[in-house]
Amino acid sequence: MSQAPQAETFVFLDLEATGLPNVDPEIAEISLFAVHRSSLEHPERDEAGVPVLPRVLDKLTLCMSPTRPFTAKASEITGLSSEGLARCGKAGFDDTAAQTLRAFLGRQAGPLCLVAHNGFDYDFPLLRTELQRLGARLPAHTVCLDTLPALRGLDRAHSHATRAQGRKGYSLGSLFRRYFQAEPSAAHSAEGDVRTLLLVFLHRAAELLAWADGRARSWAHIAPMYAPPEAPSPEA
DNA sequence: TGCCAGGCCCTCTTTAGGGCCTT
Repeated sequence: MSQAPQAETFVFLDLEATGLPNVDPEIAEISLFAVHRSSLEHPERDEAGVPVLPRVLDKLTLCMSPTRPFTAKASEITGLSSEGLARCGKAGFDDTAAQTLRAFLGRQAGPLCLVAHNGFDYDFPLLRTELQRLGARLPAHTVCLDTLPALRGLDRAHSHATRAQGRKGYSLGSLFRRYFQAEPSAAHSAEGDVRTLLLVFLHRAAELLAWADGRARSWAHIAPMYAPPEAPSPEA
């Protein structure tokens, strides 16, 4: 199917933003956990056999002041506000933030696979919009995996073979509760949701790695969520 | 002032409707 080489590092990411796509949102917080493929192929487990976060784990979390206001709902669920971010002296998603992101990704062994939940419809297009506005690029050959269609697809294939269960929730929180019989911690902070995403991935790691090897999409094929204001030039 | 997206999936579908999923 895909002729791209296997990703060497998987970068789990989550965005908190000023709203949903209908308001042309801006990123207010981004968190990324970079994990080498070997740590996903052989997940560490606790004494009960439950996957735990890999010991070798690079993290980057940045907060930034958006230029547009939060929707009431976005501010409510994230706990972020324009006033709070400005009070803490946070700059916007600017060249420095883009360079920091680029440097973080650049020190990981490539090729990279970005991983996000509902990423194809939310995180990846929004990140594309912000980077395009700055004329910034990601490392060459970066690909993207969305765990939402991946896990739905894996379960669908399995249920066809086993005539299994009915409709299930696939929100990140629902998946975590189903896999770990526990509440996710720090929901709707970017770092908390990345931690939850990584643990969900680890629960189905072998299947998701195989899915990524065959079906990950090129970052170059991710369209922006909306046209950024004053875009310098189209990005490759 | 109030409202706002959209691709995907499921089902008592397919000439459609409604819910999920992300903030």
